[in-house]
Amino acid sequence: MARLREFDYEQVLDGALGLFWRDGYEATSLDGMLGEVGLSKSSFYGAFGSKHDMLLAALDRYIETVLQANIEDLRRGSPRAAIVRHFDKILGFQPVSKTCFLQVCAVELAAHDQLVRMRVRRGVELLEEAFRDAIARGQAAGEFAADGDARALATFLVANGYGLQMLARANLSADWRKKTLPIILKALE
Amino acid sequence: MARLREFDYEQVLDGALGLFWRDGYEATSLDGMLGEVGLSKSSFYGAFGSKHDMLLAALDRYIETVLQANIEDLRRGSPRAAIVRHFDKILGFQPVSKTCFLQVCAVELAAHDQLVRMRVRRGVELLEEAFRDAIARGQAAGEFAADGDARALATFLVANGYGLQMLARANLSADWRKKTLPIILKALE
DNA sequence: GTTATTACGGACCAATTAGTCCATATTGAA
DNA sequence: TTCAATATGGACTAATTGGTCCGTAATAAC
Repeated sequence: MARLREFDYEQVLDGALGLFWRDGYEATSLDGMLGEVGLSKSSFYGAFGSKHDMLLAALDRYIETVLQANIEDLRRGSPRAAIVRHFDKILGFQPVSKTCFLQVCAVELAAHDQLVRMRVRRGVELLEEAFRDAIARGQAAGEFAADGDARALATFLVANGYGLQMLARANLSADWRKKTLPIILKALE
Repeated sequence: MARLREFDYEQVLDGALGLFWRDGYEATSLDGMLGEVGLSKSSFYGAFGSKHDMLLAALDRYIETVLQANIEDLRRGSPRAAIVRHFDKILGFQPVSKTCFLQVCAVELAAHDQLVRMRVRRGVELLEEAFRDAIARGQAAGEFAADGDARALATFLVANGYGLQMLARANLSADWRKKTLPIILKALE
């Protein structure tokens, strides 16, 4: 018994995610964002509550869409090939590329924002789990050494992925970044 | 033939660095910072030019003090012990710890700010160089395998350091983060 | 159709933002 | 001692910030 919402909630959320992702939380102005997605303030506050609430919603949405897609990709094909695919994606990043939103939130906000921190941690743990599964499958298939600690190796892979994304942002030579991949893979063998 | 500056330039710069480092660039307000360090606006603009100019100066100062201290520490004692010391420091980080300022700048600003990016890159390359030297020394001393590509391994170590700092911010279990160290060190053997 | 309920546009707000300006104070050199 | 040059405090500004409020429009249940 009420008026229907005229905008697409998820479309607006994706738009906001894109801006937070590209520019960071503080550098994204509400007015600018509402202008870009074409939403009035009252509609925004009615649907999302506050800028901070929307960030949390955008972070959740990132995890359940973008991150989940990455995780699912880790399940496709041979574990080793999937892991190489994952790192090839990262190694292709340029300074302006949208690197993982979890890292953006972790570095800009997690230290002082527990709600962000909890979500970032959960996202990282999901990724780590996916790596662990891939490693375990690779070990069972004889692609990787069977005596490796799959979870420790998964944490190791996650750390390397985020480290390499930081180096991409810093514009460190792509040629040299790429030379770390054999070293990383050797840890699994 | 002019009035003398009453404040300590480097002391103010260090204060600003501390705030940018802890809270990020956008979240640090000029008024707040000037209040904390006890400086008037006219003095600030006379000495530093703008908020952005001060960030660049703070970034340079970070590199020539904090980062250089880390680099010098990598030269002390046995290469292997120095590298372990470096990673032990990182593995002791909590979410609220001041992780490397280069990472803060890289993730918040480097994508859209070339002047920041150039400085971050330079800092990272200095760190990488120090790792390369340590690895080369370790190889000569028989601590590490002599056939490793010292520079690629150095990039690998830098990436792992930054990745682990991101995981510390995300509050990923310290116990599991620590289990990556043997894996990292094994790449050198 | 009436009504309760929600959505919408946009005016409005107080606070804060980075940055400017000027009158005054202090200096070293001539 | 005068003078050119720089430093200082603080008032001031225009723009922007996140957020509130209200009159009006649209809807579904009755």
